Amino acid sequence: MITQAPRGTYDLYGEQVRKWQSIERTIVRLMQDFHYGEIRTPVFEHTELFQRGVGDTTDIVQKEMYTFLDKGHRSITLKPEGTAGAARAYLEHKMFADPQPTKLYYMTPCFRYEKPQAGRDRQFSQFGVELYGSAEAAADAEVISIAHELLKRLGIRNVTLHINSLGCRDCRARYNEQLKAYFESYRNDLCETCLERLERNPLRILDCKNPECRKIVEEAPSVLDALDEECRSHFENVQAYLRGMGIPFVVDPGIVRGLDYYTRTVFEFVCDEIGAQGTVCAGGRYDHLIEELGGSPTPAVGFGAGIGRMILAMEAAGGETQTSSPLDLYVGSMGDKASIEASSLVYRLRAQNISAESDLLGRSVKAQMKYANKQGARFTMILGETELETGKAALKNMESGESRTVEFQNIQEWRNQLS
RNA sequence: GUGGGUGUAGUUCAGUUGGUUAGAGCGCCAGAUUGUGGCUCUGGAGGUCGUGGGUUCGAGUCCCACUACCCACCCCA
Repeated sequence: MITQAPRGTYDLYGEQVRKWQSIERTIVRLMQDFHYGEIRTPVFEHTELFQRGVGDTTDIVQKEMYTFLDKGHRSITLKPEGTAGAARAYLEHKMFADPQPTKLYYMTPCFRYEKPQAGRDRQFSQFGVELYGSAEAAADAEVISIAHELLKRLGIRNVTLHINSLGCRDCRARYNEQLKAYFESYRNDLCETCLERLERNPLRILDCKNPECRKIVEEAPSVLDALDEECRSHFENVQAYLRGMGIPFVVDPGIVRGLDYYTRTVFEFVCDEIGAQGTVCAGGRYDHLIEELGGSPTPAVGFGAGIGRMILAMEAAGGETQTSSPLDLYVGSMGDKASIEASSLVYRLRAQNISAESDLLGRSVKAQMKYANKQGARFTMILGETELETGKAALKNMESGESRTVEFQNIQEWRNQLS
């Protein structure tokens, strides 16, 4: 098969692409309201950026990246997520010297070599937000409120916000030890994958779906008990801000993010109607990422949202979708002279931001009318010999079926009737 | 990487115990007395039956392999 998009990728066109455009417009507007600036970083980066930023031990880095050597023998990787590139750019352009905080957003394709399933593709689009320079709970809450507001504007109501705190580096290390010790004593009862997780990342056991493991997890020590005083009050503050904004949430100690860079606040917006990959949006605080990449200590919060998954959630929520793009006027014609006249007229209309089409197939008037109807034209006009002679043509309202005669050359005279 | 399901026109699907030129709805194109859409009617185009092997006198129908898609595990947005 020569005509087949690569596995895990797809083409967007027709009605589907209109949904995407509508989400993209919503996002641009949303970010104006929150006053975040867009950043566009390359689609590929040095492999090392992701190894350091995302974390060497993560599955993403270990087995899911599209990595290759370019002709200069540099190891290059297609971005598997959006945060690392933005953080790199923040440092490279010394944005820390700008008035703080730095508030950025991006929409970008991301790539992961995974086995495709519902809500999971090899190329997917991520909308993300990065807020650098504030360690305050207010910043965590603002970032969460962005996601909340976006989902609200998109009509995605079938979603729940889960929040948790992993604590700072010290808390996290301490808790890891506790967990290890605890699960070690249940070695024989854990599922196979959890035994692996026990070695690599014990936190992951907390969200295992195996019923046997779940029982053990229920009795496991909670992160929240392992938090030190500062982390605890930070987390409580975040909740206070959220309550202040009227954003509903559930505290869920089972929320664990897979990327190494997270500290303190982590959160997920989960939809249970779109299959197993129900996380529509997820993020948290990553206070050590900038340091990890060689900058001076800089607190940061952010999230990533899968645009494809948001569309799935919108569809599951039964949100109304725009099915057609508007066509103001169709100008039909019969004969060569009229066809030239129609093209000329349509061209002038388009220059005035009126969407218009004319016949490009030399079809019969009847066929042209059928076409105009299928395209959802709001008005039609047919040019023939009579019209060319008199300079007058019938402007037909397709919904009502009524026509009125206009001097078709004199656009200004009748253009307001189109609206 | 592991497991389950599926693969027939653009699309949604039929295709009897393997048996001649593989069908339907929708969509597309063209007509239904002179230059006007939606409803109706008529006609037409369009398929290497996912690919490659095998069994058989004969395979869309049976067997094997591969591939793609869907779903789940894993992982994550």
